Amino acid sequence: MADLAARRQEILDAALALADERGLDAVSMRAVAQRVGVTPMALYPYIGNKDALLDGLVDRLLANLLPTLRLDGSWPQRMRGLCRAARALARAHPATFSLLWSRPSVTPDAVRVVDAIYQALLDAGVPPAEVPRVERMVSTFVLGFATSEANGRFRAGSINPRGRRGQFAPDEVPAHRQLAEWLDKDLDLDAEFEADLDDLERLIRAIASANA
Amino acid sequence: MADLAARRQEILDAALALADERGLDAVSMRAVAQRVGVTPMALYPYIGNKDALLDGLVDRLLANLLPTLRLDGSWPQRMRGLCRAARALARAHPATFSLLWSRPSVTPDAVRVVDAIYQALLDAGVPPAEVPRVERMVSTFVLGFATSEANGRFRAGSINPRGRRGQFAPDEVPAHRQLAEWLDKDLDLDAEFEADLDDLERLIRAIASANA
DNA sequence: ACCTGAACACCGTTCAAGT
DNA sequence: ACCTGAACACCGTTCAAGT
Repeated sequence: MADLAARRQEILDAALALADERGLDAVSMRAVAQRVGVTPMALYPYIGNKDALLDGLVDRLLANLLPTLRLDGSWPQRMRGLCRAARALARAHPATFSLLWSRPSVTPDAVRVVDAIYQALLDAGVPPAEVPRVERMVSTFVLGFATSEANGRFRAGSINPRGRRGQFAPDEVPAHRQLAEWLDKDLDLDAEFEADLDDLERLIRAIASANA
Repeated sequence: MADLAARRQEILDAALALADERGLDAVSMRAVAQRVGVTPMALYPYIGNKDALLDGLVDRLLANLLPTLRLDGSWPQRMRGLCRAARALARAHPATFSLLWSRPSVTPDAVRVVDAIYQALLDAGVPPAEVPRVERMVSTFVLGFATSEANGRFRAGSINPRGRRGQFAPDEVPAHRQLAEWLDKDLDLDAEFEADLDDLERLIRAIASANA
């Protein structure tokens, strides 16, 4: 039984490494099996099928988040630490991270992470009735930022901002024109993430004091 | 040349319908070709390859957003209208919508949508230097909410909230315990989305007045 | 100009068999 | 108990050929 769990971990580790190195499309039963040094069919007793393997990959990912949880410190420190850890996870495993949207994890580890956010929001003074909604708002945004960064969404069309505007007639995209000066600057996503966290914190304080 | 574009549209329409009906995995070159009534290889001159077909699908989706853009009304009306349209799009085409994370669109239509958000933020009084960041924040959140709802992420583990807490020792997830009363209520995602939009609007006003 | 058909190198998975 | 190997019904894509 311990061997079964160990073999399962070995398989998931191989799959995660494969996803990191060659993308999600390269994670085939055949390729994972070869990496483990076994025939494709030998994986099935341990992981069920391809679908369950991807679920397992998501759980493996979230397990990495748990050790970063801190119980000491102020609520903004704890919340920001968790948000930064999520972003770091997306950078470390960009291909696998996207699976979090389609394969939500309900493992004990995932619940513990959510609990940490709940606790931070309660400590911030958010009314209990609002906490679940605000948790979903915060985690949705952080997941979105991390996914966008990992997938290059934030750089869409900003590689050549002049080209982006160039294809339009004058005043067809007036706001782009008005913002030309700032759109030409290149992105500092570290700074942007911190600024976003500042805004989230500000919003949480506003929600807390509006209902105080 | 007009025929070529028309045939391309026909192919993308078939692919979108297939994704709606049977999911993204069912969108194979062979299945799309069969729906169009042609051999798989006949698609290639019009769409390039499978990868380009998925890019085309994203563009087809965003084209649906453009007609909903309104130039009249206050900035919150315009912004909320666009956010609600994005959410409606995700509900109409859940499988395809997820592609927006991995295949950012840079078509003229996409730029026009971003321009509408820029304009709303400028009208709100957000300092120009902050507008691009705040646009990314808003669109990341809305994209995230819509994707989460479409993929069932918000209902993860909330199907049976008692079971979710039941597997933990007392005080292992203290915040869940403290929030038990509110976690047992079922979700009203229409109301939640509107509450989130209220918060976004509040945040935008705060950013505007902080730099006024 | 537009489409077809055979072929190639891949998939996930079933089933019967080996040790 | 654990793994293999052949087989089946799928993929995307190349290439040569048809009309």
